[in-house]
Amino acid sequence: MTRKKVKLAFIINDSARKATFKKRKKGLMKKVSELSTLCGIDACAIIYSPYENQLEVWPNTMGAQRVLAEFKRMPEMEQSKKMVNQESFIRQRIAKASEQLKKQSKENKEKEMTEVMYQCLAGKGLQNLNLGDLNDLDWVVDQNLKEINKRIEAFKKGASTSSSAVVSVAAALPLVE
Amino acid sequence: MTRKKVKLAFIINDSARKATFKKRKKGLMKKVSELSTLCGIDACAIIYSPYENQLEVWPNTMGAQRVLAEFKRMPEMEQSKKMVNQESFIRQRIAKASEQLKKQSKENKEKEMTEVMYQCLAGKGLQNLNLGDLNDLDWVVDQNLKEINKRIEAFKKGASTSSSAVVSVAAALPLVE
DNA sequence: GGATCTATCTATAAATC
DNA sequence: TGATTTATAGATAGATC
Repeated sequence: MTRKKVKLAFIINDSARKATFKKRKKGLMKKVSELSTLCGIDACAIIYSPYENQLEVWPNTMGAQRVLAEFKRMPEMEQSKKMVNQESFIRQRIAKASEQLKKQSKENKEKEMTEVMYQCLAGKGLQNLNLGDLNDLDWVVDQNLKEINKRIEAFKKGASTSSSAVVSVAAALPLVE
Repeated sequence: MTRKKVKLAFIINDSARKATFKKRKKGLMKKVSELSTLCGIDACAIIYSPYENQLEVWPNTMGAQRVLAEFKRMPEMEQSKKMVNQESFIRQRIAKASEQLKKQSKENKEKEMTEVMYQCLAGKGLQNLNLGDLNDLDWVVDQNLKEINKRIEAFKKGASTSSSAVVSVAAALPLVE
């Protein structure tokens, strides 16, 4: 995760995989240790370590077994309920990522349209825009005009709070389509 | 671990502890997930979660039990051997930290002495130094002189590789003590 | 193969909503 | 309380020895 964003997939190269394993195992054990200390909880981590032909256990056998005993005491049904299994874990992350993508796309689109508006103000015209862009711009201009009208109405009633900057930019825009 | 370096101790404040727990549990599960994917290994994490009145398990019950079965199959002696238990884990970290401190102190001392040397060259004198500083400076100057003499000898034999910069700085230093 | 370095990515404490 | 944001601490990929 540094020098390059790592692809979350099996590392083909043997030595690279082993190196990553050792580094991350250490990091993971540290995290478990910290969580346990900071929050005063019982936790254990067990990693089957092919490179060391040995299981790695934190904090120690006794501690792990204490936690495991708790685990086994739960009925099967309880274990499954609300459990963070691999699939739901991944689903959660995909959902989150999708949401962020959507949000970012919206932001990007707005910035693009703002840029286009400023280009218009600078007299660049719209010849370089394709149909899709023009439609998007249309939508933005439309939204702005609606907003302006709303504010004008509000202003007529003596309650205007509109920003003059917003109005001047939007009003200078030629209508598209 | 941000906005402030966190003290590795039990978090007294209840809500802060709970917030930290939730964040770090999530981060930990992600790490386990990544390690498992990147290195193609079996791993499980079990956290006794007082706030959720429920054990958190990754990747799922089946996966955890497979790893646990492996764990229980090992003879006690094997489990203990080479095991990273809490105490040895902490010892390792203390040892590492001590080593770094030592290294850093040495570096700092050298930089300090270099600074003092340059101050001398600028005619600042040594009046502001205490006895300890003077002794340290003495040591550094002594080392430099020994090095210079060695290089002079080597030079006499026609094999000098000495840097003129080093010599000029060191030679300008007044002797202390 | 392991230890170390360092540029960069990720996790997260605290603030804010 | 929980979600989001932001600034900073921590983890680590790739390089180097």
